Amino acid sequence: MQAEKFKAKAKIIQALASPVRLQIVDELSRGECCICELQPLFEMNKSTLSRHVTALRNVGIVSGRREGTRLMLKLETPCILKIFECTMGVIQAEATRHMKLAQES
Amino acid sequence: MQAEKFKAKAKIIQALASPVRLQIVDELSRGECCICELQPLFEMNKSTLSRHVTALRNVGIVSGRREGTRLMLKLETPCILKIFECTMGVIQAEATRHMKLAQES
DNA sequence: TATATTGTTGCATTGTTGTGCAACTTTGCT
DNA sequence: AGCAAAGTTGCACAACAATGCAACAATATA
Repeated sequence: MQAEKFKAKAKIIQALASPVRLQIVDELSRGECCICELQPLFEMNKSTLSRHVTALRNVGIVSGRREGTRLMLKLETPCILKIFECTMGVIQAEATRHMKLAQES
Repeated sequence: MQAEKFKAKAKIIQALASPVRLQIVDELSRGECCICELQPLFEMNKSTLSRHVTALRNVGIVSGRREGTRLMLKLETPCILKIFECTMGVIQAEATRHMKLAQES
């Protein structure tokens, strides 16, 4: 069924639909790191950050590998970095449209 | 500030994070059409569908042009179709990983 | 064994999103 | 004017997501 495909895709996109999780992905795009290294970047309880990471792991975007007490995180599907470009495209298209509107008036 | 950029991107991704809205985008990728043509594809109240369309319009992914009583919708930023490919990539990576796990055990 | 570090989980609270219903607006047609 | 078709908006409610706190589990080290 077609509907199932849209549902599966939406689930993945939903996992990325958060500024916090986008930033996590951005950090991981520069290489493996553990949650404790991410922690200082976010002003939030460690439990909350843990849950954001879990959300990314649940859909397979991020994987975790234990190293002592630390959990090393890795961006498992770097292809999703393309989504960053896509969104920038949308933002720029909007900006262009607004500029044109301003000029016309 | 970096945080604002992540917020802006998340807003756009959020607009796509729904099976219904993904299907709308998919339909519009085949060309302009009005809400009344989309209606039969979804088992939901027209007000709900209208709100989904509004969500896509609010971030500039979709534009609307009146034609009589109808509102013709157009995919304004076809670049986001790439996101479909990205998510398929993630789904396939997951599937591959699960197969490997099954073979190892 | 005791202690510290790193993450996770249960719980309660708050905020956000999706939904249908009914009432409304806008446009076209008779 | 009266009516129909296509969308939108206010309201209420249900479902879901984000958050902090406290308690926990897993690992390492003294």
